[in-house]
Amino acid sequence: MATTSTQSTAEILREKILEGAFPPGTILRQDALAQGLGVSRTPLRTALAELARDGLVTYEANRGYTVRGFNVDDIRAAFEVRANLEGLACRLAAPRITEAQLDRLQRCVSEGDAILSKGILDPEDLAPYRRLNVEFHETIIEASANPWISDFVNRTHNVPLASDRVFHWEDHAIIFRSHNDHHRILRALRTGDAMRAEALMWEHVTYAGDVLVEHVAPKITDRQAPVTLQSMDTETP
Amino acid sequence: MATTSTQSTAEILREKILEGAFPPGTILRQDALAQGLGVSRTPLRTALAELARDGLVTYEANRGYTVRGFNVDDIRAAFEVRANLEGLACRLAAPRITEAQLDRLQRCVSEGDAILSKGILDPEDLAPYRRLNVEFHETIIEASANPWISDFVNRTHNVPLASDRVFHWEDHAIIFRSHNDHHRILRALRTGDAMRAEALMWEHVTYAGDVLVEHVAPKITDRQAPVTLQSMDTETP
DNA sequence: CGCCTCCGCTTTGGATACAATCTTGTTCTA
DNA sequence: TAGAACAAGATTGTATCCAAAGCGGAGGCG
Repeated sequence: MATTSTQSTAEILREKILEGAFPPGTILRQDALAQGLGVSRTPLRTALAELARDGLVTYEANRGYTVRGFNVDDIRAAFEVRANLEGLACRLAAPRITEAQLDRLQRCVSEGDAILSKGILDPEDLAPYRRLNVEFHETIIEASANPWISDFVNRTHNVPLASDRVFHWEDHAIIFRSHNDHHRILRALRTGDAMRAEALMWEHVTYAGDVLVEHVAPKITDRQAPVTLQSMDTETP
Repeated sequence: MATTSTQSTAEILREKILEGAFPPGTILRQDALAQGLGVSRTPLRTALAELARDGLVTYEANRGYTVRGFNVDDIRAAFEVRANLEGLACRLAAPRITEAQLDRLQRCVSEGDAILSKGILDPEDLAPYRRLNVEFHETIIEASANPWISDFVNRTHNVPLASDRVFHWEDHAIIFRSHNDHHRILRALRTGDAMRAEALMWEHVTYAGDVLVEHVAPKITDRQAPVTLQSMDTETP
């Protein structure tokens, strides 16, 4: 593999933090962490600097890195921005989207239809549907031909519990409605109706944020107390 | 000072790249660079990792960091996003902006009036006016109470020749019109007219992007050829 | 009794040394 | 002569070592 030790530790740490393995406020002891990850402190430190730039950890000179805590308002704010950015992506994409990209969107929508047609949402169908969902959104952003949108929306996923990694929609009705949004967005893009595509996408993302905040709120409020911990359950493979 | 060597080299490098000291495509030889900056390779490397995360340099494993080139489309795209984000900031700020923040905006506008009332733009007034301009925009973003907007707009400044550091408006008419936008935006915010504030800000930023692209376009097109260079004119203070 | 200082320990930051990878120029072969 | 293989040098990536800055507790002083 052409990947360096720094990159892999950054990725592992990012995953761990995003899935909530470290309580917010945890101060990351470099020696222990490095040992746990099986690397030296040097690559760990540059990885941490990167995560700090992404806002996942905070840094204080000579005092190290601590896991950042997010509250509900941060998540709400993230979706506020995301709704606007993805709406903008739709507006920009509408006049310039290619046939190939439309085909890809169509495929996402059709395969989603197939999954949802069962009437219930099989737990094992969740991962595939999630993938389709991600591809749908990413394709539109790609079609907008604005690399900044892509970058910023991705950063917006750098929030524990709020990324696409976790899917909080057990409710079939909600997911069905959301999928229906995709149908309409695709049609608007196909007909070049930029404004309609933007409005649909804005509501689509805004509502997803509402649902997520509702689901996630009770889990967060009590995790704000700063905790000091440096242990890790690393199963080195 | 409580700043570490890594932070200062990151800042210095960021400045140098933003002001165009390194032609795009320049391969940043770590040993030479570190020596030029008077630090070892360790802090330099973490600084570079940070800049890579900001998109100022690109990284390839085992092949080092190279200065990224931006073309006119990248700049245009940045302003597209910025116009929307700052517009959003206005929309969010309108209903919740505080009296203190309105006062700050008023002060920016009034002091700007004083500077521009001369009828011509003194070169030595340019820096102060630039500062007022930055404060005006930052205050509104702060008033939006959405930290993501602040972060993303700042990232949007990470483009050589396109940040607020350089002011390309020699034209008094343009700067005067832009300042007049500030007047109107402030009034809209004061009266809680979110939509109007958003529309004004959108046009304000979009036009600034147009002007900048026009000024900067000829300087960029010919700098795209990848150059290999590692020398630095460092005057260590 | 409370606060302040000092000293040792812990932890982080930076420099150097070493390993791994890439680059380049040369030589050998088809 | 073109191209591939190889080897030496250069360059990056990682580990280790040392310095400097925080932290905490013991002891002294008001």
